[in-house]
Amino acid sequence: MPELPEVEVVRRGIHRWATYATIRSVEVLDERSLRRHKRGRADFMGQLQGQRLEEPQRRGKYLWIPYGEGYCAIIVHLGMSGQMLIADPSIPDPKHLKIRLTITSGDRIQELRFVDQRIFGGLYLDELVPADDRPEQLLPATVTHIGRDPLDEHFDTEQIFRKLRKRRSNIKRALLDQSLSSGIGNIYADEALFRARLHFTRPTETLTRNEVSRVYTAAEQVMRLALSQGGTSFDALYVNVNGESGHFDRSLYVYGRHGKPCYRCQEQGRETVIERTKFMNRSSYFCPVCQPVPRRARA
DNA sequence: CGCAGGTCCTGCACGC
DNA sequence: TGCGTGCAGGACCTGC
Repeated sequence: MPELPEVEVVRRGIHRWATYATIRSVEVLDERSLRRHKRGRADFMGQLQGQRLEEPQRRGKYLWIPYGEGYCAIIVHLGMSGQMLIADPSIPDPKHLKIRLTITSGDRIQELRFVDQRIFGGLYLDELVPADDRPEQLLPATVTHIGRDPLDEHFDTEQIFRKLRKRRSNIKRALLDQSLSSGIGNIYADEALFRARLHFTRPTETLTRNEVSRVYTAAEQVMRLALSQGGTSFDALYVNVNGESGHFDRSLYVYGRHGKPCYRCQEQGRETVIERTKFMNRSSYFCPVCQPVPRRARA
């Protein structure tokens, strides 16, 4: 599932292979991938024709490619199953190809392909506006409500701590709330909680400054580690990379490991098994010893 | 048939 | 009353 590290790998690939390229043609094979482009298919195609792409940017799981003197951008959201591929036109269309941008750089012709099996993702066009907190930074208007991510140099843990004290929710819901902090999905939320030794039902207002710092630092570290392991596998013809193409799954401590031993307990000679619980309509993985259920848990 | 889950939308409760 | 806000849960999708 694409969370922040996977999206960043894609951003780097696009940066390397498509920056300053010009869009020669646009083909929309499935209009459902333009659901978030309110002005429709014809507008999408017309706006992009002939545009020169600039350096791709990212916040959390949102990726965008500015064009048009930097006032507009193509917004890419991968959703659950989206991929952005750079491909030579001679490579056959993959299954679930939704949108094709044919681009040129000098005399080289390539395709930027948006592929998405489940259509939770999509492309759309948006204008760039100044960020509320730092006006010199431009963001798509539809991304201004997304919080800074833990890899952002201006990520502010103290501000998050203050907001958490006012919330009446639990820590996992907060980690997944993209308006508070972005980029963290179900996998990295569970990994961060395990590393910080916090249970997902912990009420947000009871978290100490130290615990908040621990869990967001853990999120940053686990995502940097994932990035370092997933960012090694692309070349000119196959830039992609959704989570599966990296090798990060070998480094997950809890996610998907229910019924298997907890590594931390194992080191201390205890035989504890990772548990899986249904929570917020999805799975949560945790070690019952390292992450005990809080006295006043909040579902 | 259940499961995978990111984001959007709706509805509810609450406070002013 | 009405509005804004915070929170929770379902809908959207397809393939295995």
